[in-house]
Order: sequence, then C-alpha cells, then structure tokens
Amino acid sequence: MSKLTPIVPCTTCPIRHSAVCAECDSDELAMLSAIKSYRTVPAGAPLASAGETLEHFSSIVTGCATMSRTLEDGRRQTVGLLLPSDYIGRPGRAQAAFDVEALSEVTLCRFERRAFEKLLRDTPHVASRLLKMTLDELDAARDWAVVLGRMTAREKVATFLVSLARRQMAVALGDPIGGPVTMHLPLSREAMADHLGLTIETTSRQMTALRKDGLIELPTTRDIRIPDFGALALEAGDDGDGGLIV
Amino acid sequence: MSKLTPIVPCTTCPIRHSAVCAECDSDELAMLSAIKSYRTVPAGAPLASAGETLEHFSSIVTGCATMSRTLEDGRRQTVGLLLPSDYIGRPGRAQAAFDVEALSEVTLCRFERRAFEKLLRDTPHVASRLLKMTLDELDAARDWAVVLGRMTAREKVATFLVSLARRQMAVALGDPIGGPVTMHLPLSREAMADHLGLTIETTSRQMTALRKDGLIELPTTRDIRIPDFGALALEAGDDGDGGLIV
DNA sequence: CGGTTCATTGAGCCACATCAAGAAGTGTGG
DNA sequence: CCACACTTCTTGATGTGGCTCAATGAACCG
Repeated sequence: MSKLTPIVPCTTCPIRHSAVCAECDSDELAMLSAIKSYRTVPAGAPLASAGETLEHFSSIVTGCATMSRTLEDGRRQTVGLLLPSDYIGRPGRAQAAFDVEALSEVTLCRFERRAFEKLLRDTPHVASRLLKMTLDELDAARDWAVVLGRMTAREKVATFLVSLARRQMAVALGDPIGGPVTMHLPLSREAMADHLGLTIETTSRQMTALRKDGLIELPTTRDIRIPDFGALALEAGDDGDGGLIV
Repeated sequence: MSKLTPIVPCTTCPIRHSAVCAECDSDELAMLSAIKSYRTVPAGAPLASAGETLEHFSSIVTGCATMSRTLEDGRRQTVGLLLPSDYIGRPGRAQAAFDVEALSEVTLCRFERRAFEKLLRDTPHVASRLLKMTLDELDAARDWAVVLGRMTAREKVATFLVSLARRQMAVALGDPIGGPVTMHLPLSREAMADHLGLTIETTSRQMTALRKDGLIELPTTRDIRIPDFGALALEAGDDGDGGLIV
C-alpha cells in the first residue's frame, strides 16, 4: 500500500521553503533529517481514517490529497484540499479527526509523533512555523465556510477553480493577475462536488455552463484553461479587494 | 464605545484555566499581568473589522461575539461563535480577516500585538497553548464545514443547539449526556441564520418544528429548555461516537 | 470489443428562499 | 400607565435552485 522512498537532503526538497521546516537553519534541518522518513502511496490510498490512530506527523512533498468526513448515511464533505507543504496529523493527539485520502500518487515526509512533539519543544522555529501555518489554515477554513454557506453553485465552482489556480501558481511562479492560465484538475467531478457541498450533477452542469459562457475551456475533463483569469475571479464574487484567501 | 475595566489578578480570572494563559506558571502569569489590560464593550459593538488593522490580541473573559464576513451584496456568513476563553486577533498580522461583533456585553483581556508576539517568543507555555487552541479551532471550523455543506435545515438547527449546549456545559459543570438542559440563547434568530447558512425564516420555522416535536421548549424566544438532550443530539445526526466536536 | 468507470444531459420534484403580512416583545415619551 | 413606534419573531403563500432519478455518452482497459 505504501512504499519506502529514498531520503533526499532537505536542501533539495521542493517544499523546503514552505513546509513546517521553512524557518529552520541548517542545524535544525539536521535534527529534522535525523528523524524523518519518506513514504510514497498510490492514488486512492488512505492516509488517515477518522477516529483511528495516526502515529505520524506528515508533510505532503508531492501530490494531492483530500481531508473529509462521511456521515453514517453516506453524505460526504471534504473539509480540506491538501497540496505540497500541507501537513497531516496533529501534535498532542494520536487520533485523526478526519479521513485523508490521496488523490494522486503522494510522497510524504514523515516524523514519528512523539519525536515530532519533542522537536516542537526543542526547535522554536518549527513551533512558530507550525503555528503560522495552522493560523493560515484556520483562516482558509473560515473563508471556505462562506463559500459553503452563502454561495450559489456557479459561484462555488468558480471560486474553487480560482483558488486552485492561485495555489498552483503560488507553487510555480506564474502571474496571478489577469491573463490565461492552464492547469490540471487533481479532483474528479465527485471529489469537487464533495468539496463544494454540491452533487456531482450540479457540479458538472456548472462546469458546462462556465464553458458555454467562455469563462473556461476543457481540453479534457481533467484539464482546464482559463482564458481570462480576471473574468473568472469576477464570477467567483472576488473583486480583488481581499475577500477570499483560500 | 468601550470602557476601561479594573485589572483583576489572573488567579481569580474566570478563564484562567482555559485561555492562552492556561499552561502558565505564576512567573509567566506575572509577565502577562504586566502587559494586559481589560476592556468592556456593550452588545452590538464591533471588536474588529475585516481588512482593518487590529493592534491587540484579545481573549474573551465574559460575554459572546460572532466572527463573520459580509459579501458585497449583503449576504453574511458567520464563521465562528466566540465564547469566554476564545481569542480575537492573530500574532504576526495586524490586519483582521473577519468582522467581529459583540453579541452581548463583552469583557476582553487584551495585549498589545507587538508585546504579545514577544511574549510568544519568550514564554513557551503561551506559544504551546496558543498552538493547541488554534488546532482545536481548526478542527471545529472543519467540523462546521460538514454542517454547512451537507446538513438539512433541521439538522443544522439541532446541531447548533446541541453544540451550544455542550459548550455552555463545559464552562459550567453539568452532565453532558442524556437529561434536561436549560440555557439562554446568546444569538438572535438572524445571527443563528447567518451562522447556519440559512434564512431567518427557515431558522424560525425549524425552531418551531423542533418545539412542536417536543424536542425543545421555548419559555421565551431567547431561552431554551432541552427536555431530552440525547433525543436532540440524535436529531443532529450525532450518534455519540465522536462525529462532531464543535 | 464488451465491461467498467466517470462525466454529461434531461425531466421532475422538493427543500429552502423569497415575498408579504401579522404578532409579540421592547423602549420612549406623554 | 398607556399610546406609539420600532424591532424581532412567526407564519403563510409562492417561486426556484439544486437534488433526485434516469439515460446516454465518452474514456479507459483487459
């Protein structure tokens, strides 16, 4: 289900400057390296299950995962989309609060929970970085509540595409304002629907509607081109004055 | 709009064991006391405005507030209900991400932002407590996403009442399982609707429906009695196996 | 080339929103 | 203490956005 991956030096790690280790100096990186291990799992693999123990704190190095909860009757809501540098697990608690599932092949940089908790106490740069990331995640989760609670299906889909494009561009180094953007959709229509609090049919219909309105192009169902990023952002109700952050 | 409140010693503070100071020893409390100040604001007063500067980090000592965002066209979504020991503001950023408004008279224990950031660096017990509280808030925000995205109006209202009762009981010391509960509703129907992603009419109708079904009693519109807490929890889709946390 | 999975599209319905009117509670001034 | 205004809550009537059910289409794969 998962395979061990050779350990690479932190200096060449793609998330060196955005993960929990971002603020670390070389001495601290050495401490991290001493206890880290990598793990790679295929698309579809579970990375955590709500209520079950989770003995590692992991950062996503490459790939994409969802965090979700499923109610007893099968209704599912995704509560977070995890991209490189996002973390899974929490210090001080061995029990996972949500299901986490790999959407693509995912490579994790992992620390055994106890060892990571010790690290938090010993290396202030890790603790402060984790606090900052958690505060950012909290803001993002609250922003998403506005989407789920108050937006129409069309706004939800447009907001999702815009925020996904922003995050992908943050990793790469594109110009975030205006012009055309091309990207791969890491989520199926069903995963998008679960994230947006919609059904798969409504999600599909809104994608079609946005396409017919010329706001997006769909060379394949999993690839999207946004000819005018600003126009789509407007559709998302994002007037650029700092409404949403996600 | 706000009035200065006499400073009381931390040892008699009602949130001494649940706020950011919870883990502090007496020496650390002395450091906090040296820079804290109190402020009391009347119901309805704004405690923060999205996009504007917020030069204090504050804990709610008594009272109740909402954190919300309003879209340009007037749609509003509450993203957090703040009760005693919850905090307002964030270290490392002077700009508020959301509006915060007092629902009742609120007394705050405040720290000037820069001084609090220094405190975070110098007193590990404050930093670790803040991290733990933020992780808890993040879990709660994600739990709430499930409510907003996937629950029916009836389930939303029941879930809200159950979680409010749980939080109030946590402050007091009631038995959380089973039996009857009586509490004051700190929110108007409109504030409830904004929190639940519903209209005020639907919220009112669901309250009436729960009353007619014998699940709640409403001696006044702002006071509620839950004759059988377990029955209402069931209505909320909470089977007690650790679904929701909020 | 059939089987399987995923996405799209259509038809009809229903939960919740919207629009509108009362009712109940709250405060103010005479 | 009452009269009046005002706000909040409740209830009713109607509309509609998104859900449900159902079928078809497209991509992938052995």
